[in-house]
Amino acid sequence: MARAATTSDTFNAIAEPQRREILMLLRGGERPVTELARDLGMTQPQASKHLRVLREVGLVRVRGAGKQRLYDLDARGLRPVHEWVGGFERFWSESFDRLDEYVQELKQARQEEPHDGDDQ
Amino acid sequence: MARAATTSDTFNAIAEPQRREILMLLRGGERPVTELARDLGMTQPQASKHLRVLREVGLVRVRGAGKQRLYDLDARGLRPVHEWVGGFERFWSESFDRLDEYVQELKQARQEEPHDGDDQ
DNA sequence: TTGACGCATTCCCATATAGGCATATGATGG
DNA sequence: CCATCATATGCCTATATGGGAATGCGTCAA
Repeated sequence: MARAATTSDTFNAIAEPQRREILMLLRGGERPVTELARDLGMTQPQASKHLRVLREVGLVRVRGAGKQRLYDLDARGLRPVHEWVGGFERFWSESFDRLDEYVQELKQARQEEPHDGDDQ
Repeated sequence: MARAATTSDTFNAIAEPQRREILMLLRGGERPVTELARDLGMTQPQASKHLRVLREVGLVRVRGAGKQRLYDLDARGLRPVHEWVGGFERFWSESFDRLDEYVQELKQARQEEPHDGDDQ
């Protein structure tokens, strides 16, 4: 069954590098499709397609402005993602601690029994 | 070109619901494949495949323990994701504010000029 | 060495894209 | 209504992926 439809999952929506870039660009304010496409070096249809996905998961809003359609960031949908990943925060800290401890151990071992070639 | 290979992108790795579940389970400590598969209601090959992806992006480590292979969480790779998403934190706060303002405006407008059918 | 157990791999299939291109749809100005 | 600019869609292809089933492989015990 391939993967869950991107149109129904924020995690999938931001799994696409170009979509992440679009979101980052939109932090600077609302923009028309063509401008986004140009700035990100993609074709207009591509931009429209990515924007559609982002719109369907609710990460962007659209507003008609004359002939143009201005896309605006709506980052509320990113909050759950942030919280989910944040649930691992203490683990990557622990990982760093463990790494640190490991390094300390190595240092000690080296001082206690220095062998030739230990210091390259 | 479909999507970027999951094996080289953490965002893609965690875009899979089952892989997210595996990571969440591993917060409880290292576990053998079969146990993960059983707890998550998936087949052993499936678990192995997902674990492989997670291993290739560095989100889990493996350790041989007799006939078993114990998988352990290595959440360091999630830090960049957390930071990327965190870069939008002020925007979802703003969004909430805007929404709140919008609701206030609606309330005021309703009080000032109540029309028939305004309240369904 | 053989057998059993735990896990990783491989093969095949159905599906969901992303990209490129052509074209339909919408809105604006004459 | 027509021409034009700005977007959205439809169509087609190549590719990546998840699921299922069968099988290969390494480890341990007898």
